[in-house]
Amino acid sequence: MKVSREQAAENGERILELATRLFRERGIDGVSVADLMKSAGLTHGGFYGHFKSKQDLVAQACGLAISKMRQSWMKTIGERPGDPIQALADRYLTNEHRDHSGRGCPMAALGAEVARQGPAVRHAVTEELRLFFDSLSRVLPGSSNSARRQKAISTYALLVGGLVLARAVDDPAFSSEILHAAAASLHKEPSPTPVSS
Amino acid sequence: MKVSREQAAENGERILELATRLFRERGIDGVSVADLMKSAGLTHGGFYGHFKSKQDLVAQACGLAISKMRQSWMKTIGERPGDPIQALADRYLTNEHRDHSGRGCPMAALGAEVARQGPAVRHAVTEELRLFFDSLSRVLPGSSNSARRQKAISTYALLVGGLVLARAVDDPAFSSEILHAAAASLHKEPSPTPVSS
DNA sequence: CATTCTGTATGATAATCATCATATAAGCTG
DNA sequence: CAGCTTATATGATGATTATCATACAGAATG
Repeated sequence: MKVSREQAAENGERILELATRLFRERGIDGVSVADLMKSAGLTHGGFYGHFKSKQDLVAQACGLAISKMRQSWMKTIGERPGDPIQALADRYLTNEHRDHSGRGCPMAALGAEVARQGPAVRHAVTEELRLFFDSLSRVLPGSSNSARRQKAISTYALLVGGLVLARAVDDPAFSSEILHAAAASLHKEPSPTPVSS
Repeated sequence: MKVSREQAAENGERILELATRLFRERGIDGVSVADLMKSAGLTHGGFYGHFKSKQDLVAQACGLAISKMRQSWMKTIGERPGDPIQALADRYLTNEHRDHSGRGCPMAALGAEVARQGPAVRHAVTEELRLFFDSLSRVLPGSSNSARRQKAISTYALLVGGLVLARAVDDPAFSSEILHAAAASLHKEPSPTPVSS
């Protein structure tokens, strides 16, 4: 069966978006091409009409996921401009986010696995992360450009690490404690101490 | 060929220690039983004389890796008791650590993958992480028990997240920037602001 | 030295994987 | 409506996987 040109393009997008979810849920190695295509309601052979290889899909999926995260973070900050870091932490360090990796932060779900992927994937992730930190630095408070950028990176690192640890642990109380400890460490500095750079 | 009882026990330990390294380097899914046994100088069939299943090995390997990390951290702190957090960050957030995951932090290398493993693995990781945070809280400075514990968890989260991000990125300059940004965020608080809990 | 025990090797199992060649059906173009 | 184009389906490829049954060599034990 063939489908309309329009339908085909939509199928490609559906496969890609489905991949961003399944990869985050099961890991990159945990999703086979056949699995993915079946979930999209298609058969496995058609995959290679849409993507050059699985690596190609992984690169696109990782890039897309980070790009969407950037847009979502900007939206979150726009809704509470007074305390952006608090707004982000409140959304990020939750049991909800911990328990639904499929729609959550791609770096927390796939960061370590990305480090072992091929050049195309690494490059896509690198460039999207650059954009992400650029955007985030621009909207964080801080006395200098470099201080804002440092804050953007270290805040994100704390969130990612906190979520990774909270997910690894199987005791819900312990897991919540980790999330709260990470959140608490962001409270401490209501106004950033002036930096002598 | 059979080996002495002593030799056999040593073989088992060698397989286990080799696994802690290979898993961190290539991921859990990235190491097959045959690969592992070949690296240990044995053939694949003998594996099941030492371990009940691959999951069994993974659980033991993860537990052992975290336990060894705890001991190594305590040693690091013992060598510079005045500024433990600085001592840890100096050792952790380095290009050296980033580039040699095999001997590095197990949670940074395997955290996300652990979250998708079976109950035995999750449980082993949870209990070893508990011991880890218990030990770490005990040697960090802080006004109260809970403040020290919160500091232990959030500091570790920051380190793990920073390393994961630094490893995901393929540009060395960008990667170093991430490591330095994470380190800088630990400098800022020479004496922790009193907490009103 | 004889017997038992067991760690390892060999080889087979069935399942799963990414990838591709081919066929076909149907949209698109003229 | 005729012919070209192409997205998808079917099925096969060879490689890789975890696991297990069996055999045996040689250590452990008396």
